[in-house]
Amino acid sequence: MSEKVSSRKQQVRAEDVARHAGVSRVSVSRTFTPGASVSDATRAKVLKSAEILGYRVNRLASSLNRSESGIVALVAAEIDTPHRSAMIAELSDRLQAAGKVTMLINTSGYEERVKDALLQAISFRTEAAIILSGAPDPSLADTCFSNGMKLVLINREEDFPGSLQIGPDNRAAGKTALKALLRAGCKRIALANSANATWSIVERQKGFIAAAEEAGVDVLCEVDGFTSYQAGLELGTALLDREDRPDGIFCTTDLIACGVIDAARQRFGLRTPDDLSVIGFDNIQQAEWEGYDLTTFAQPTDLIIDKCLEWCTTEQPSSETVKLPAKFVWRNSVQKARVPMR
Amino acid sequence: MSEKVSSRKQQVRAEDVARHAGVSRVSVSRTFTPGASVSDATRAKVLKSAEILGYRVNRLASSLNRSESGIVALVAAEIDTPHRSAMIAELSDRLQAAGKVTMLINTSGYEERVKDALLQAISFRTEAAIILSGAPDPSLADTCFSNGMKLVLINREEDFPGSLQIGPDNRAAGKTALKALLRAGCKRIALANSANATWSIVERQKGFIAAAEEAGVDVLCEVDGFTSYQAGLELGTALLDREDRPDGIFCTTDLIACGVIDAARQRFGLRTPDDLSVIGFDNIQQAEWEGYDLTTFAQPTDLIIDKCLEWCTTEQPSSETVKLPAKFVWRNSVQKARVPMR
DNA sequence: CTGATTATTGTACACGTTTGCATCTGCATA
DNA sequence: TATGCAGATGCAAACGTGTACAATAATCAG
Repeated sequence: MSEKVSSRKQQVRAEDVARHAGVSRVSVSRTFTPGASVSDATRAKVLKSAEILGYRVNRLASSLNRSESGIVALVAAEIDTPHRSAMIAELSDRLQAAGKVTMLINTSGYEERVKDALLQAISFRTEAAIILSGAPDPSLADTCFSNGMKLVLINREEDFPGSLQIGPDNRAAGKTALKALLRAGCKRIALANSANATWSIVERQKGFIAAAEEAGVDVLCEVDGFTSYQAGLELGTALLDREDRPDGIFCTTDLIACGVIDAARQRFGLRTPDDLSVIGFDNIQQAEWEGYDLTTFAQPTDLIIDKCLEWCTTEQPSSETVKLPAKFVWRNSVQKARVPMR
Repeated sequence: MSEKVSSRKQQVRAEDVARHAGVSRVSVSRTFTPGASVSDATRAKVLKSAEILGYRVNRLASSLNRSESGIVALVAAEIDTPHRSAMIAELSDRLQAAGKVTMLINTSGYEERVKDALLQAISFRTEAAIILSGAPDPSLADTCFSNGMKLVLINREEDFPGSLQIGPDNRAAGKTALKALLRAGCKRIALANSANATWSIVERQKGFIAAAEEAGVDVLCEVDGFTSYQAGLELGTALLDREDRPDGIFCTTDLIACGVIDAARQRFGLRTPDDLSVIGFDNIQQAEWEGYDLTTFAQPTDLIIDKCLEWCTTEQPSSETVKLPAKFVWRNSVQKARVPMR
């Protein structure tokens, strides 16, 4: 018998429900369209039949003629990094709460991938693309715009008209870090940073150094490796191995800070904050762990996301650059103030 | 003048490209359809015009009549957890490499959310849903199937015909853990587990206990809190505070293990592996950190994903349950063997 | 009971693609 | 030259929705 089963007839369509409920197809559509006019009787019939048949509105088709896909692209590399994963968790949660659907695009690996990511986003008529790492080619950004897509760059500052650029005030945080170390009475101050740092991270370093120059203190800069725990281990080892061993280190990232603290403890037998003061950035989960108890800066994640969502849901948003203050989180990796304030 | 700007005319359509290139609309479609018949001349014209106009095939529309969306849903809670985020990173990467697009659905929070997640996945005619946490209502699973969707449950064992259930062999790992502690010469063996553990985690505990009974040794079970670092801290504190302080602890999760190790070090001045042997599970990044150097089990992530992708891309896959061996990763949180093997 | 008003339903088209079929062109073969 | 054939192109019909507009049924004031 039916030897040629059409492989298409898989899905449950509105028409199937209509037939089953004995109503018109549009009544089905109206039942699932908020604010449409259907009598309670037919709505009830439709809902019942839909339940039985397992019908769900096909949002691909629906998006097609309403030209609103409801999809937002999240473009990120190194998703398994503590700070990044926390950001993605928050973002996806909030997007969902706002009725949006998140499409995750992993751009780890070759750099070309952020381009492919955006092309993919365009193909799916994503309403917006939130870029957590890497920056797109300007011409590609134009293609995004010409397809009615919004662009958000987090922690990245390029000259992108038409996009929202948002992130913490890294420079200010760098300054605060220096002041905190001075106030803790540190005499030999150092900075540990990755040699492959992003723009955002370099800003922290610049803020720190600028504040040091302003205060007239020398700062020892150790810059090497990637932005990782392992790099922190190496950076810490290099710093602590010196003749003039530093007693206060600002690490541009919590991961680096954890590495530095472990280097101090495991390789030199030094403890924070007694022998060494350490400050990080990001406030990752591990910063709270009892083995680190790291004084650090919390990214203003909530505020960033608030702004992000608000911007994405306005009709014709204008280009904007927003810097939000990072919150200084006092824990116990910095010596208690030995120098009075002011 | 044009006071009623149609807010729809945003996108660049195939027709625009066709007009610009002076060819038929279908030629545009064929240019972007692999294996379609177009002359090199027209293809070139089309590609050029598409480039200029910034045209990208609308995959929503394309999915509509090919009934292949290319989208795969990733359903997960607690995305910012080390193991989970690593899994998501790998999965999204591999899916992308396989030409699929990943839709991330965060189900943290109320339990009802996994239901909503699947409904959303159905709405977008997702080709498959990979569920990393929580299990769907069986009737809902049927709705998935009736819409031609595939279901994969990772680390979850329910009776779900029509789905792929895959994960590590947790029981076997539990047994291995016990043997390792015995071989290390531990005399008072304990187990630390969350009170809100998932099925998969409970299996590890069962395997451990079963092996202990078989070997005729007592094991002290401390079960409390959530599956987190903080719980580990509490569990470790409770265990090490006892009169008969254990000298070997199997933690059902690396996060718990890190908490236990920190409790030992920070609160009791005990060190691994000298004073205490600890084994974890998951092989998260922090397990490798020098402050923990944790002996643990690596989830067979690659194999799981291999199987996952293979299963999802076969035409009519049959229900299947797959257990893959977890790899024992020797580091330095367990005393070197004092008892000869065998 | 009639006419006006409103609530509901049906018709037809649009959204942007892909694809089966038919047409057309050019070219080699008989 | 007529025939066959392969490749390129156009036409039209789908895919599953939402919605403007017309048509119908129900309600209500007089």
